[in-house]
Amino acid sequence: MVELKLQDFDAGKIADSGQCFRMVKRLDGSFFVVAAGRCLRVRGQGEYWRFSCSPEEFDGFWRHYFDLDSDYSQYRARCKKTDRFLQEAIAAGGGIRILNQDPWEMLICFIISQRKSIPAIRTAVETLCGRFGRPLEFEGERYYAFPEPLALAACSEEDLRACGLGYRAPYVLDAALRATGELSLQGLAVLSTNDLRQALMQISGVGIKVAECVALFGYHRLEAFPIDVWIERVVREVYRGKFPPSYRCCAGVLQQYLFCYARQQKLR
DNA sequence: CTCCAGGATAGTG
DNA sequence: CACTATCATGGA
Repeated sequence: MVELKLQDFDAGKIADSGQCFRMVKRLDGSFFVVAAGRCLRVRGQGEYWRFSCSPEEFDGFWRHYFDLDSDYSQYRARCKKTDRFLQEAIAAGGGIRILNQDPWEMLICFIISQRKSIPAIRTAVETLCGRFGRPLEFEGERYYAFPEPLALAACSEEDLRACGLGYRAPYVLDAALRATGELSLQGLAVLSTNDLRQALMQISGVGIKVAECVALFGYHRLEAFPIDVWIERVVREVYRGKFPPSYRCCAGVLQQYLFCYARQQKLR
């Protein structure tokens, strides 16, 4: 067990932020997450949080996963004082962090994400994990890791369709075959963000938006700025069609604030 | 029942 | 270039 006083950390907002699909709120108010073959329970309120792992595991993995060594007040300071909507979004979204997630998991999750609602993405991902992921045990219960590239590469297109992937099944299969072949997703980490975008977009089913999400959530490229239907609505309805001001090297952080606030406001 | 979802793609003008 | 029809399926 690890107990900490944290600023700019809110598990509930992170779980609902659309950047991770395997962090869920339990009936008892705690949050449960599976990442990199590990399970964790998080509980807390305000600035006080408890993590159900050893101090060694916390410092060795979860601290970085939750990006706890970054100072989010510095990111917020990049917001222009005149940008009233973004200031409201920041006020509403305080506690959101850009998680350091696995590039492979992000690639598959965001290929699946196209034309799916966030609840539907969660369902498809959990089905995929339950069928092809390594079983894990935590607090006496069985869970499943995200499937390894080899496990999905061994699937047929029909196996994947049966997980609710629909027309995205061949995309996921192509990504798995590449990741088990010439393409090293870990190796892409040395590329510039522009080269990373281009490399990701070589994979079928990966366009500019999915590439931006993978760059932001899988490679922690904070300059990435995914433009989805919600950001398009913000640009159209709030910024009158003109793109919001450049946010300098932490655009992705502010994008998350805008995304979550637009959804919360049910902007149309 | 209908409508839409953290889009990408191949095709057309 | 820009624009568009189409893709499969679950959730609201």
